[in-house]
Amino acid sequence: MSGRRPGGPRPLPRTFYERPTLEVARDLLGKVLVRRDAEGLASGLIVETEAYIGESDPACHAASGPTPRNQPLYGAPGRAYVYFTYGMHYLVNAVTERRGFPAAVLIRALEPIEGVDLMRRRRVGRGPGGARRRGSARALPAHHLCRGPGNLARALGITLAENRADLTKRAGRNGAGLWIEDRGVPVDDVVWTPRIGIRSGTDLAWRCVAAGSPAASTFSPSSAAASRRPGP
DNA sequence: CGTTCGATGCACT
DNA sequence: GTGCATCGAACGT
Repeated sequence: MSGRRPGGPRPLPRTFYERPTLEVARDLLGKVLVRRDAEGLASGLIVETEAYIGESDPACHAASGPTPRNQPLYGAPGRAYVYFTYGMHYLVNAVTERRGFPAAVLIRALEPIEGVDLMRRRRVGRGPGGARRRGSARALPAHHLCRGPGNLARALGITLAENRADLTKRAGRNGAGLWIEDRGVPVDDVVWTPRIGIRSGTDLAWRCVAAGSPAASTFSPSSAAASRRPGP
């Protein structure tokens, strides 16, 4: 038996990310996104991802070529691309493929594992820009805490400070960090659908969901093509 | 159930 | 000035 090593599993290696983005999007399901900072440790099982691939993908942030904001997309695979949108949400991607080719996997939902109370605390109170949140004070069920890319970033305390974070390295004993581990959780059943919340590129089925996960974003498969394989 | 719409800041044209 | 890889409250059915 391969017992738990002290300190837990190793982060996924760089080579995991240096592959076609659709494969990485599929294989990230069942892996564990781990966040450590001064407030503590929080983690969750990845159950929903989306692929954004190259300048020819109209929904990719690199569709108009390199800019200061999208620079991490052109950088090293295995690093985070975090950006701010809609004036209030941070979204987390894992950069894929190879240096110079802009591609990434957006992490859209987690099933919380560790730090549920910490996530719950972060989901109430004030928004990223200090805005008052209108949500009710009732405790959210665990599977709602990291449902949606903006929500999971908030629950994990991820901001622009985590942009370009190396996902292949654990945090130091006391330091902050963001990484992805393999804890051996199998995800056998996945469904590919069109990506959510974009205006173009909706013909591509590049969203990958662990079938039946209660944490995946609400989505009606009847209104769009859902299949066992990615593609246009 | 369903759809609409405001919040809110910043990158880019 | 425009539009966003969002969220959830508010309203209609």
